[in-house]
Amino acid sequence: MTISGASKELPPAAAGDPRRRNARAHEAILVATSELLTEVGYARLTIEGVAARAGVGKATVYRWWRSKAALAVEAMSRRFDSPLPAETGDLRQDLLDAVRRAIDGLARSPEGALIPALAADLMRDPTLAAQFREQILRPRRSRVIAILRKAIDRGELPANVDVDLLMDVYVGAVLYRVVVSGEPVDESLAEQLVSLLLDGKQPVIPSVD
Amino acid sequence: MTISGASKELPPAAAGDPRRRNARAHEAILVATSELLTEVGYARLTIEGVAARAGVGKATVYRWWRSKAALAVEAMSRRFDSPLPAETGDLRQDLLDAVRRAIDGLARSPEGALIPALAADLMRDPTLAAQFREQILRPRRSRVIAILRKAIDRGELPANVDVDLLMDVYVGAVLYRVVVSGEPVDESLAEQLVSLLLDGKQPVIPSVD
DNA sequence: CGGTCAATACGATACGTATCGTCTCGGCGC
DNA sequence: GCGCCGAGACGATACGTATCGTATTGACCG
Repeated sequence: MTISGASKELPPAAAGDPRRRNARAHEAILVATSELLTEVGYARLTIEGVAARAGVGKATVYRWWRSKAALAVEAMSRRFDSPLPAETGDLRQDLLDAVRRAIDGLARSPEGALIPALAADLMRDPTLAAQFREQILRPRRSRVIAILRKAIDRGELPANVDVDLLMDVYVGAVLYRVVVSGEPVDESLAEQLVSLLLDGKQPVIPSVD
Repeated sequence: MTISGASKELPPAAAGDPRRRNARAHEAILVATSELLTEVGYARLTIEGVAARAGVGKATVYRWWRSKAALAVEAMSRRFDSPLPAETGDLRQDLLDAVRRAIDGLARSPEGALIPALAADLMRDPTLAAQFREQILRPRRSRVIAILRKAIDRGELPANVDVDLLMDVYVGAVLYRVVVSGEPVDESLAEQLVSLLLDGKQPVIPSVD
């Protein structure tokens, strides 16, 4: 195809990047996707709908994103930007805050409802799944990791705590309740989980006194 | 639920049920669904495909099942019948067994891959979601509940343990790793989770000695 | 400098396929 | 015969691809 000897080309987003030209359409597509995700959810999101809303041809969407999932991942990674955490320096308080954030993100916002459908598509596209974890999961997790590391430094947690698993436990419990068991997700859940993780106390049914 | 009115309806397959005649087609449809679920997964399962494989008209499928999700739920509820548990009477051993079963079901069998896509559909159909929990979730959970109750009777667990949450924790952690974080799900995970739940030990990275 | 031009991304839209859920058909078992 | 059956035609919708003519751009030339 490209024959001429001298051209600079593929390297991503350099000066002479093709994207310079696309900036407007590119942006409009991501905005439209983001809006439609909250309006109709992931399952009912269609490429045609995105193109129409963005005032763009379908082909333009397909030119840059392989699939609906790829589009959604990029659109979402913009929104999950940074609701900065509190970081009081008190492990219990900070962890409780992190659990509450997980609950808000998964159970209270419409984002949570997107996850199962998106996850289903991601399971078929390992590359995209990796991107999802990198761009969306990792930033959120790294904040909690920072909290836990400081607690380790203070000696409040063993040095070899498996921080990843620790997070998987509370996020998993919340996610499971939201998407599978349908049981309530509330403040007392947050407290139970923190208590389990920090004090080793088995969860008990809160008394009603 | 119980409707005092005249019509008997939802209750499954009574004597003078219209299903009498349909028995053959009915069965063929469920078998075809079950086979296709393992062959192509939930996302690529189509009603047309089911009808074709079952040697049945599409309308016959729609006559009895509102949606692909309803069909899948019923087909799955037959397979999850009963891989009877061991029940040694030793809490740690029995719980470990339960966690391993969860891992096998979610991470090792193809069933696990169905869950996100199915869950996404279930979130739009609360009635069906309830049926899913009743027919598929509850039987599996009730076995673990029995184990935990006996442990309570023996005094190995506090009387007011929140058994539901306890199960949510380990199932959630496993599910989260499988469908979201993509981290490994192995035997050491099972042990870590049991240790967290029974001993209150925070998860630590297994040393490599 | 400023004008020209090939390259190419653009919006639009037509295309063929797939699947949906509805709907009519004869046919045949009860 | 009544009514459920299998078959499949049907209008929708969305897919992903292909092809228009246009608009914008950066490189080159004058």
